[in-house]
Order: sequence, then structure tokens, then C-alpha cells
Amino acid sequence: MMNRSELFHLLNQKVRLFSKEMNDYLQQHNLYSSQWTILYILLENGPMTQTDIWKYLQVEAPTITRTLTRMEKSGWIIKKLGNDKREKIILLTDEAREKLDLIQQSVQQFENDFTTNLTTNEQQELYRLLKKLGSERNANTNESE
Amino acid sequence: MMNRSELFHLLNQKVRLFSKEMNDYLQQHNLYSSQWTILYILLENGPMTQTDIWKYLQVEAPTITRTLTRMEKSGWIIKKLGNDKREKIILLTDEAREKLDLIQQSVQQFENDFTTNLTTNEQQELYRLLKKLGSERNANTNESE
DNA sequence: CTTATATGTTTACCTAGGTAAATAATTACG
DNA sequence: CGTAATTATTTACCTAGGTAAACATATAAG
Repeated sequence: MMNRSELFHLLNQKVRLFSKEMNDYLQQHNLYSSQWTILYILLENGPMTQTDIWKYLQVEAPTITRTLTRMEKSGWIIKKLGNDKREKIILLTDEAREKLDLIQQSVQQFENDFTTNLTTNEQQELYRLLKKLGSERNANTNESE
Repeated sequence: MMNRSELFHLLNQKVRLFSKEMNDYLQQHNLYSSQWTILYILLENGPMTQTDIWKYLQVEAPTITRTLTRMEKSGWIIKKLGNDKREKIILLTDEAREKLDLIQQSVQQFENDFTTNLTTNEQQELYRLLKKLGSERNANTNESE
């Protein structure tokens, strides 16, 4: 039998383990896992403003500012001014675009590896259970948005 | 249907959400969630060396050095030299001991709240599935415990 | 048109995780 | 015994998350 604190302890440990190993794995591409996440959504969605990105990832704006600065420095993305001169539009560089395919395969390999002890159904179930965690806490949830 | 990347994305987001809200919640006690974790295991296990702590939490030694420094500064713990003068033994202060009961109730309340949409069985199942994540990548799992 | 408000990004400062290398004390070995 | 190896902690430097407040540009209101 487990108590709830153990559940959250385990949750934390697994996520830390995942990101640690993912970072090790991505090192060969000179990339961090948080940076990969950004590359991935840019690949899926095309150019996005910074606000698009942090809203999508549900992190705060300064986090994205910083990470994008590093990514620009290492040649993954460029920032372009939008028509609205407040906003910056983020584009993948050609160099990034060339490498992404290989990296994506790499990541899939790693994720595959990390879930190897779970059947497809179990992964589905894990997803379903996680989805319920922490959401819509109090009866009448008006987080309409 | 979900793909594996979505699973990990969700996992990351929920953990971030949890620790963010936990931090908000603990602010009333002038505490951070990582610091709470340390207080909790000291309460359970009695005095421990730093190495005991980081091995238990599965983080690296410098992480614990830093967090304990902050916790000493804010009066939660004290460091005492062991017989082996390399090691430092970490003790709860009396002040911490007085407050811990109330805080623990607080935390249980919060964790309860966070899992309110999951039945006891679902929590059990979530625990079971998480346990399988990333462990013993190759072949047979013997995590008897 | 000018001022007030809202929006997008950044800066400054905080916690928390990581690695690599330094330091101090202990144990093991020739 | 004295040196080599090991162990416990710390320091320096990195990424990544957070908040609060500053800044710049747009939009709305009087």
C-alpha cells in the first residue's frame, strides 16, 4: 500500500530521471530537452510568437525569453520582428531544419526505450490518469479560457 | 489516441503544475516544496547525514548542500559534525519540530485536493504505472521493496 | 490628440536541478 | 608509517523553472 506523498515523490523522481537521461541523450546533438520541446512545436506549427510558445508550453514568459536566447546563440532559431513591433516571431534556422529529422528519430528511440516496460494500453492508461491529476480542483470550475 | 511525446509532455506539465501550486501553498509557512521534502524525511528517519539525504532523494550532492544552506539560514535545520569529521549530520531545529505537524496537515490537504479526481484505485494504478517508467530498461525488473 | 490601459518582451532576483573539479578527512596498502 | 585511493562536502558554472517590475508598442477613451 502506498500513501499519497509517495505517489508525488515517485512522480517527481521519474520526471527528474526522464529529463536527466533525455539531456544526456540529446547531448550528442548539442541540445537540451527543454530546447528540443521548443524545436518540436516550431516544426509542428511553423513560426510562432514567443507568447504563442509560452502559452502552449504553459510556462511563464521569462522562461521562454531565456531559453530562446540560448537557442539563438547556438544557431537553432532566429527572432524576427512582427508587424506588431512588440512581438517577436520565432523561426527555425535552415541548419536546425536539416538536423531535426535525425534528432526526432533519436528522441523517439529514447522515449520508446523509457516506456519499454509499459504496454500500449498501460501508456494510454497512464496518460488518462495523469490528465485527471490536479485539474478542475473545486466543484464549479470556471477556468474558462 | 495519443503518441508517446504527448505522454511525456503531459507528465512534465503536471509535475510543474504540482510543484508550482505546492510552492504557492507552502508560502504561508515560508517554505518551498523541495525543502518540505527534506523536512519530511528528517521527521520520518531522524537525523541523517547529507549523503543519506541525497541518496534517498536521488538527487546529486550539490543540490542538497545548497538547499540545506538555505534551510539553515531560515532556521529549519542545523548541521552538526559527525564522528567522522567529513560528514555533517542534519537535525531539525525545535522551531521546525513545533511547526511540522501543522504543515504536514496542510500538505496532506493539498495533495488530497490535487488527486481529488482520482479514486483510490486509480491512484494505486498510477503509482504502479509510474513505477514501471524508465526503470530497468533491459529485461527483468527486480525492485523488491 | 493626448492620456490611460493593455499587451509582448525583457531584466533582476529567487529556488532547484545538473556536471566537473577542489578540499578535507578517512581508510587501505606497500 | 607514509602514500595512495576513497568518501563527504563544497565551489564554480551550467540549464530551467518561478515572481515582480520595467520597458516599448498598441489600442482605447475622453
